Amino acid sequence: MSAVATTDGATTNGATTDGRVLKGNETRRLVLGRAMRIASVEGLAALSLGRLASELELSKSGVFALFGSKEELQLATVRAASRVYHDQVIAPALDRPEGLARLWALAESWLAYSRTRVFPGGCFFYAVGAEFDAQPGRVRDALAEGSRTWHGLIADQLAAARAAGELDADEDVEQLGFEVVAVMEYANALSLLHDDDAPYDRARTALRRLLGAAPTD
Amino acid sequence: MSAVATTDGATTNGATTDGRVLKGNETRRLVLGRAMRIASVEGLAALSLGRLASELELSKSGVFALFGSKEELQLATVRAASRVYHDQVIAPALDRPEGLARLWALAESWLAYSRTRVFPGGCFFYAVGAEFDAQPGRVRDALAEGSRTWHGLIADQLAAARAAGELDADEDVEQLGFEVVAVMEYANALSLLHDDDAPYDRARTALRRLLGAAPTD
DNA sequence: CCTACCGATCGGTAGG
DNA sequence: CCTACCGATCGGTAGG
Repeated sequence: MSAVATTDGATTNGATTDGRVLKGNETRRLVLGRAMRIASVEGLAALSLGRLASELELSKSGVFALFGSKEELQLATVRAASRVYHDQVIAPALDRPEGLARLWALAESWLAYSRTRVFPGGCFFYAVGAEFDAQPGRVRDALAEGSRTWHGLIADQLAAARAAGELDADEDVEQLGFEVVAVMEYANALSLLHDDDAPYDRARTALRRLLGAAPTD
Repeated sequence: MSAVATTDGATTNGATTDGRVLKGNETRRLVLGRAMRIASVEGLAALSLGRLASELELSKSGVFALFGSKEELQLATVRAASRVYHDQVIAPALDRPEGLARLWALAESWLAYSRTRVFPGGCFFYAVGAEFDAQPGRVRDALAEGSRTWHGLIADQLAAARAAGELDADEDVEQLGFEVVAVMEYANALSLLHDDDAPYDRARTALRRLLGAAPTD
């Protein structure tokens, strides 16, 4: 049975392989979902193969086989969180026109992503960025790249807004982008530390000062 | 001999005790110094009795005896960092008059404290706050209290500035304090993640926009 | 994915 | 009866 040749061995192998790959992909998603939530609260260092295995009723060696090393598990967790971030924060804003409209949409979806605790520890990248910002390596490199991408997206909207006359012509969009992200990140931090939603209103007030009033529609 | 009574048994006991207590206090300071540096880079969870002991060439049980438990070691590390923060950031500003002068002094000493890496992982409270903000317990409680104290100090200076006419009478000092701290914290974060001092200039530029130009003296 | 292990290290405690 | 340790070891868990 195991050695039967068919005209579409690829399909047979594919079926077997597919079954395993699908199972593996499901398990992988299961593990990464738990890993993202743990890391947002306790940090990527708190991920351990044994803990994930026992919490998900898998074998430790099975979890290990999916990722190959602890660092690969951490990197896969960062990539999985990047996908969540894209889906929750970035994608919903992309149907708004470039400029202040899209920037406000990004800000509101970011604040909702933090406030509604898409991750139980708040923004995944705030938590994990603070953990790894002084620890050189592939995890920090991945986080730094994500930071550049996010800043670039913000600055692009500010540049489009300036080109459209929504901001003063002499506005420094990099400086403005720094301040925009700073108040959002700090709202996340204070909200978590003091278990309080008020900082999100502080962030919104600061954004209005920086950008002008939010679009009414 | 062992039961000889003296007229100053207290002094004899005191001398012995003093010698041991001084030794213990020195060891304690040594351990806490290393613990603060480790925690600023890797987090309080990375502190272990065995690691501190081996790095400092002490016995693990000796380190344990100084603190009694890992949580007490973490709390003692937070208190030690609070003293460093007070000495490095707060105390140097207290000889300036209340209001914008003292606020600018606090901001400049804070930026220097972060930029010069008084702790190798940048601001201790940024790193450890992000680690524990979603982990209820005594460590988070201590960090939340420190956050309230720091915000209160900032808001007091802004209120004094407003009372002295240095700020508009209708300025919301809590809101302004939120924005002041946000840009400083984010400068720390970006500087560490991208190994770059430019974010400190971004923070200073933002502070000038929030507060007006820095005093020239 | 499994059981069965390894070298090491974890927080914490024993008697001296 | 105290402190500040020591060498050794407790029950468990880490990554692999």
